[in-house]
Amino acid sequence: MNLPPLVQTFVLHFGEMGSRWGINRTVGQIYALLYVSAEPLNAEDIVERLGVSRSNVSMGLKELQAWNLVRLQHKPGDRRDYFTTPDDIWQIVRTLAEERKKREVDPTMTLLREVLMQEPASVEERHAQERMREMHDLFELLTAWYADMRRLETERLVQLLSLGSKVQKILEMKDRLMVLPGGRKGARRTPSPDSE
Amino acid sequence: MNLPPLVQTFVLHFGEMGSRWGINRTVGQIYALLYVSAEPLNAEDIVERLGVSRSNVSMGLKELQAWNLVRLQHKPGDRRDYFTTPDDIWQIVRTLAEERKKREVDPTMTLLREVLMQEPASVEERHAQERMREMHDLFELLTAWYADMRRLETERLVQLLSLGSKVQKILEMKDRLMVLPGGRKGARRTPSPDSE
DNA sequence: CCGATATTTCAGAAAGTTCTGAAACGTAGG
DNA sequence: CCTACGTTTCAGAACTTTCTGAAATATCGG
Repeated sequence: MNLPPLVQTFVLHFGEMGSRWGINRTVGQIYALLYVSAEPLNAEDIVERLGVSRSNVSMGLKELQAWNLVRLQHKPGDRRDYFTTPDDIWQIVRTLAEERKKREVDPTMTLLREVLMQEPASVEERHAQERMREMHDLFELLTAWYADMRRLETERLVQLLSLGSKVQKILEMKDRLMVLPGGRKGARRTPSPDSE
Repeated sequence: MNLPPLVQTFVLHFGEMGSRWGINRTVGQIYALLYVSAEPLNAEDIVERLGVSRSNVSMGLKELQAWNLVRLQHKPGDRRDYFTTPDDIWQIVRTLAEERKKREVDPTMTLLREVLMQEPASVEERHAQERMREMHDLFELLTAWYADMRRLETERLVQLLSLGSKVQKILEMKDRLMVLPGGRKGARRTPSPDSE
């Protein structure tokens, strides 16, 4: 491996993290390397820097393309493929979220819906379905929230995340400020401010 | 495998999903089975239902315990260990988030902090550090948000997630409703709801 | 302390994945 | 339509993970 020490540390760490996760080590390393590189790299550059085989790099890049995580570029007068990650790290986060949803959440939701359609044939199955329904509803809530967040511009999203649970306070304030006909609006959903 | 069809579908699916993820197939299956079971199960029950070896179940249960994902129970006059998942699915989500943070996010943050302390020895390293700083700041924002969410009671959390980006609208409304001395408060960034 | 029952550990077998070098393939420019 | 250069594919080697049966360990009631 032929990298500045600081970069090497980073690359090795993401190789390990990749394994812990569904991604293989080389793929993690390639991505980490592209992420910190100032310039687009071609396959041969990656081979030299990581010290893995050409074919391994080829497969890794293919996988990263399948995940939409790298951009392919060309330089004038050079027909090699050059790769980069998006400049905007939020774009990377968005892509990751989107792809994971597609691969993990969506199929699970499909399965849950199918199974919930069926008639339980026993008291056991009845209980199992009940539990699956809870899971289904949870996933539905989370995906709806995600769909909502995804639409926001990054600046807004950051703003909202920074607020965190302070939003609660604002909701309470809103309820207090809004004097509504019949009064006591929001008594159910936004109960009185309590301790913290 | 000796399960009602509906349960079997579910268990097999989570076995697969587990593999896609860092968790091995058997562990995923055990958890899915415990999740949908009305009664606590002991190791032998699991062996019968999943058709895997006793030792495999033992290891799987150990791993689930290390993740804090199962509760151990005893029945009077029976010294076998019985296992369940929490009744409240949100508790499961919380545990998962907590453990993944501990195993994946925290070590990454530690590494990033260390690497960012070092003096860049070249222009390459300087750029790499810049990128790592972006990643560090992103993780910091997300973990702060998570720390905030974690403190909320489930009811509140659900409420907040259900609102989604509608919160934005409420923030705007708040800004409009609050006529403050000196006016134009909140024009820049939607400041925190101070004063209580 | 013993026997019965339950759980854990562990070495090796089985299964799965990652990685490589070699060969096949694709294409731009002459 | 050839050559040079670059990319992809693929069969098997290397490595890693998962799983099993057998043995070791733990614990309860008598």
